[in-house]
Amino acid sequence: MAVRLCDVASLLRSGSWAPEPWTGQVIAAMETQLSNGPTCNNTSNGPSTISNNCSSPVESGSIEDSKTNLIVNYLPQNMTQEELKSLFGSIGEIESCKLVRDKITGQSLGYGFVNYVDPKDAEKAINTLNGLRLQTKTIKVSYARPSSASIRDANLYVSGLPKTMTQKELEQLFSQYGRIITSRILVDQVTGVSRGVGFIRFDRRVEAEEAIKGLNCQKPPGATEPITVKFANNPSQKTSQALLSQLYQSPNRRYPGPLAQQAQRFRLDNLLNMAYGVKSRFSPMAIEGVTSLAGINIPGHAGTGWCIFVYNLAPDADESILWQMFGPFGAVTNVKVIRDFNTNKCKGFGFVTMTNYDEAAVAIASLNGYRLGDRVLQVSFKTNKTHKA
DNA sequence: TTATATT
Repeated sequence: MAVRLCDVASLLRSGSWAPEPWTGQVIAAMETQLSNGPTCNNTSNGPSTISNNCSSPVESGSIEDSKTNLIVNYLPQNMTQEELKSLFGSIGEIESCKLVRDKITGQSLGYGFVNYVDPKDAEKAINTLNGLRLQTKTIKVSYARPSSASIRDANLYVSGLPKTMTQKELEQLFSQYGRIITSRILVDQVTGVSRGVGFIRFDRRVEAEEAIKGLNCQKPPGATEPITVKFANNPSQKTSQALLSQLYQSPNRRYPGPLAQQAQRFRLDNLLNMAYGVKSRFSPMAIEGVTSLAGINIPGHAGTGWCIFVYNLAPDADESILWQMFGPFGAVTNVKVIRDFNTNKCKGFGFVTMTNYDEAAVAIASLNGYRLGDRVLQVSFKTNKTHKA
């Protein structure tokens, strides 16, 4: 499995945090087809590091530079540890895998760790999966730094920034105090204009402390007003109120999306209703409707999710291509490329399992007939055609 | 003062 990914690894290789151009192509195509598809337009998922991608070992003082242990950031909220394992397991053998969750609520904190057996697979995972789009997120895959108290609580909140200041300029301002792990400038969701607020995460807390000393209440070069620099609120230190409201949030309420997207779902609802007599989970009937399907023979429904049949894949197709294509549409629990036992080449088809019916339906509607390379894919719910009576 | 960067 490790070897098979090599070809695509080079295809998808990005080396940096930015999504690779190839992915962009697929996404662009899907957005065109969908008009306002599940690939949400929100730009809140763009924290990045300009100066480095933190994939190189820490220069000094680092004892155990693990070349097998990865940290995965910006995971979709609803992604489970099993899905994480499934995704990264498609690269190579995993020694351990952990999705970090809130101790009290059990909710995903949006990041996790994947430790491979083979360092080569870890490197391959960075090259192939960093920048992968999953639902509204663009995941980041990088080497985990050795765990240490010194790297915790190193995130700074910066306000009062000149509206014209770019992320690069922000990093330039702060980089004199240490190694920046990630940075972000918040922008108005509508206009895209800077809100004058940003975040800087340093490698170590001491660096963050020095930056506060040096930059808080100081005017950046050319600025007319001083900026405020302080430690960012730690998400793990929530008020009991916030925790409560989090607990009472419906688990079905994920990514409500823009109006256009809801309109799309509404139309889809009607289609589904006509075809199967089902309502999606976005309608009041959601839970009841889906539950009532248990035991009824609906195409592709396997109890653990909705199995999708993907036909006309190229011989060198691999799992990563299926993640790439289906991941943006919603929760994908599993992907599988069917290969010839002897040649190890794809036999032209594969399967994808998605948790939610409507997301699977949108994926099918969008990807059926999709041109991948010189092939036109056929995508549908899996049927039991081959079943012998 | 963001969805969530150290198990």
